[in-house]
Amino acid sequence: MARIPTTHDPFNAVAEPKRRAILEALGSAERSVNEIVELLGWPQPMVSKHLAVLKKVGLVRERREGRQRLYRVDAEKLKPIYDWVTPFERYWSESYERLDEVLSDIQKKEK
Amino acid sequence: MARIPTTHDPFNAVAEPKRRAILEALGSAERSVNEIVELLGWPQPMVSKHLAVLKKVGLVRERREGRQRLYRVDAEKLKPIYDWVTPFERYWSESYERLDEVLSDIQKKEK
DNA sequence: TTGACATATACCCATATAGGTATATAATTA
DNA sequence: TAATTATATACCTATATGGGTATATGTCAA
Repeated sequence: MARIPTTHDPFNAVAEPKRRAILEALGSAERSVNEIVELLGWPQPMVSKHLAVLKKVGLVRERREGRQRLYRVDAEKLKPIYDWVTPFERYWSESYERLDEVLSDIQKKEK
Repeated sequence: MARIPTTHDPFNAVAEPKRRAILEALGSAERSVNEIVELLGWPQPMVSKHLAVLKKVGLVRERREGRQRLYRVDAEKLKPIYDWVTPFERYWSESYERLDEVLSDIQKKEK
């Protein structure tokens, strides 16, 4: 068996940095393929192919207007990633480190 | 060119669900390979190989004790994922939806 | 030293890439 | 209808993968 297809889920789709760059370039805006091409400076087929992957996992929505195709982010499809990674946040967060400091301070005072 | 190696960064390492399962199984604990094997019920070589990937990107740390190798999560290596995905959270969060409600309420009252 | 245990690694294979280039499709305009 | 614009797709290739199985490595115990 090979690797999980990039179109299988958001985790795999977003593992490719160029696809993350596209999502960032879109932000909350709706943009045509050419706008993205100009923003990022990549060959047009490259942009189209990455958009196709993002579309297949639902990370972007496409709307046709004349000869243009307008894309926008469907951010909610990123929620599984957010939900998975968030529980780990407590291990590196500043408040967690502060908790350690507080605890060691208490121990010192108890001595 | 092919896909980015799984050992290249946390995004790619964690795109494989089995590796996420290992990180979840570890949690904040330190466990031997066999403990993970028993927890997940996978063949031992499979666990070792996935651990090798996680180790190479720094997502787990290995400590040798006798014939055992003890692994624990280095959660901070997940921070890039957290940092990347978090800005999108505002687009699906409840508070954002509430903002929409508030705005539409205001519009109704203005009529 | 020999055997048992814990873990890693070598090997094989089918598969889906990502990039590049050329071309097809679709919609508009002249 | 023909030319132009906007975008998608077909084709090629090198590459890393994940699973399975067998085996190597390393460590302890008898």
